[in-house]
Amino acid sequence: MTAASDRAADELRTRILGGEYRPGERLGETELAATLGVSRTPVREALRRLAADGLVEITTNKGARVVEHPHADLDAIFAIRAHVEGIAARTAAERVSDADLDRLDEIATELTRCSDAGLIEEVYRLNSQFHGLINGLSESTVLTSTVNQLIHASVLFRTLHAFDEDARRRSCAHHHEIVAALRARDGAWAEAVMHAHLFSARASLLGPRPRGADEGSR
Amino acid sequence: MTAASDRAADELRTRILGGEYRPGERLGETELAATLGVSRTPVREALRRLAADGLVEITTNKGARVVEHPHADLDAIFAIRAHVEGIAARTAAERVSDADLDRLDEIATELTRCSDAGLIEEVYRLNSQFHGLINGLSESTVLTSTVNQLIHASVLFRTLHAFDEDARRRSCAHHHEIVAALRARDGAWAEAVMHAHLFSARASLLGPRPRGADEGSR
DNA sequence: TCGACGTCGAATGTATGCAATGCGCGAGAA
DNA sequence: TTCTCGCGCATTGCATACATTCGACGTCGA
Repeated sequence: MTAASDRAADELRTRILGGEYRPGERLGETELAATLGVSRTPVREALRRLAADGLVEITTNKGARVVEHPHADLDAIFAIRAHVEGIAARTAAERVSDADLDRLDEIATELTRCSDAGLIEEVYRLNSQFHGLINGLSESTVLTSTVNQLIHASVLFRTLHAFDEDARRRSCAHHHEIVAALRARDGAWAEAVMHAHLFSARASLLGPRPRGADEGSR
Repeated sequence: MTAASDRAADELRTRILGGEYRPGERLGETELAATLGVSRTPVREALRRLAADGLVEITTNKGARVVEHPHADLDAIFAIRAHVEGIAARTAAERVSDADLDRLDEIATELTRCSDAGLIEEVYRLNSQFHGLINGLSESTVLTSTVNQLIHASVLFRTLHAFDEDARRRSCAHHHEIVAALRARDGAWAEAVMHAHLFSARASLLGPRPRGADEGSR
């Protein structure tokens, strides 16, 4: 939002996703304010925003804690992400501008480079940008915030670290292919690749699918 | 969140949904604070929350405005809801207890009664309970919170008011059929009805689908 | 010794004061 | 007359002070 509030939110997000604050850990407003060098007000705003993104849980008069996912199933998260981001990709194909395409191309290329170099943090950042850009094209506040929530939830499990070499290369290839599909203004293609992209990621993280796990869901 | 903040958020939500504040209208913090009888702080929090729900748009140093074209979202929202709640219904079929079933039956019956009597507010409440109960059975925090957000977002545009007589009856019938499917422990059936339930609602609200609108999404 | 109640402390929620940014209006020049 | 520059006002963002609530510790009683 504003300088202080934004910085606080970004900083906290980074720390939570980076594992600096562990799931279930208490986040005191006063303490955070001191740490971040701002007053409690922007800290509060930042915490509310992170709560909206599903990163922390706020209980009245009890404060904020890093969200715990005791029975969060990555399985469902990726199924939903595939569906939602697939829709986003499809609609994006109709609205994407040439400038957007060039930007996406840049990101995909840079992403491949960083991925090859093993720069995990950079990969995470660029990956967020890539998906965020596409999701943003849908121009739907609800949709983008939904996806953000899901993405954060999955990132909390440090998904990217678990990728093996094949999956890593596939992921990079998918990004480029998505750009190609968008450049061709081919919504169905873009959606299909996005599905593959996320199902591939899920498979890498969770191993083989149990029989009939997705039965009836597509 | 807290008393004042909650009251402010609820009040603003009601007013926006009720059309008291028109799309694009500016919402000044000071003015709202005076109107609601609280200070600016809880008003600010309420506005941020509504922004997270997609009801208002906040621009830094420029304030909050009621969102302009919410209906653009409804299409995507219902598509996602159908998918996610379909999954929830399917998994619920495996886990639902007899007590849950009886409770769902009660709600569905009461829902039909209130719907026939035209008690819109009650219908809202019971409908939320019904879907919430089913979604809760999935025991996935991420899933339920995602859906809650979407439900929230779709409720807001006074969706139910727009239902015609046929659609209203179909909706009631769907609820009962979902209970029947769950009682039969038939996940595929439950999922299918839930899809129909939400697609029917969407159709009632948005009219005929444009050609190929859902192409490739199932 | 165990349990319950009361008080104290810390942290959140709310209100208000101060600073900074954006916007509109008006005056002056071309 | 119109465009531009600049100043003043209003509103938002941040900081701080006050109120309220929750939890913990200690004491008293059974």
